[in-house]
Amino acid sequence: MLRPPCDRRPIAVVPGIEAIERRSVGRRVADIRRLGKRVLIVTDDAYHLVFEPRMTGLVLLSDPPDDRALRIEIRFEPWEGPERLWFWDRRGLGTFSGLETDELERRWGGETVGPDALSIEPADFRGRLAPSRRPIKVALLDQTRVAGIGNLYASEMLHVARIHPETPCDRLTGPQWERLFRAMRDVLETAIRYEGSTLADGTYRNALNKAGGYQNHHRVYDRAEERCPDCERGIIVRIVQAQRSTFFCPRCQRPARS
DNA sequence: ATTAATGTTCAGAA
DNA sequence: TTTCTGAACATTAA
Repeated sequence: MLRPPCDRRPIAVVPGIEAIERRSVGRRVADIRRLGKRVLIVTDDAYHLVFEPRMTGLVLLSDPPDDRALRIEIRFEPWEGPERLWFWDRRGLGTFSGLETDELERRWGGETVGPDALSIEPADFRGRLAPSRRPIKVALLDQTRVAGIGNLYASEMLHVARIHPETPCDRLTGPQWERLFRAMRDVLETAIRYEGSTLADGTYRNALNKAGGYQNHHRVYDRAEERCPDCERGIIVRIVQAQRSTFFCPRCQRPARS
């Protein structure tokens, strides 16, 4: 059972709530998967319910923060687990889709969602990013190249790897690619272990409506003017790349020499 | 009143 | 062809 109970302007639902209902009600959940930043529920007959949270969306198995931004509700027949799932989204930039396998492939196949950051091999990682002349920070956010890296984690991993965010991809050295690959895995795995970052506005929660803890381990993100935790001498700065904030330590993360 | 916010996607221009 | 900018989507809080 699905319904959008909130009175706000509705989020994008493809192909439409009734059609998704007709296609999925009564089916059994066979699998739950992640595709880059999207969460998928797969039914026993291979229908895909796709949640795309974007900036403020949450997929919840326990009570939502409030009722005002509830977008989708899915009720399960009684079983030993939770009785409902909600999609809650304050800003409403998120989307909800119901797609057959071939539609999923067409919509979010290899053209739009590259290999996942947590499963890609080092050589492939480098091979998919290195030819570009774009700044490495911007390229890391390109989901068609490598999927799953978000804005705050891009800044964090570049700081761990000691690479200047404006370095063109094609200027990175072999050792820098190795450091970046390791930093990517490390930052992402640690962030997952701490259940994500709940920033000052408190929006992000895990599926059980619990705040994450990785914000307490941010090295540079949202720490402009503060002292670098590594060198303890550089002052963290904020710049804007592709209309998104980037934070880095100009002392640890030197620009490429020409 | 203005600005910025863990994101995606498109149009149009360099 | 590649890369850039700006805008749009909608809401809230500093």
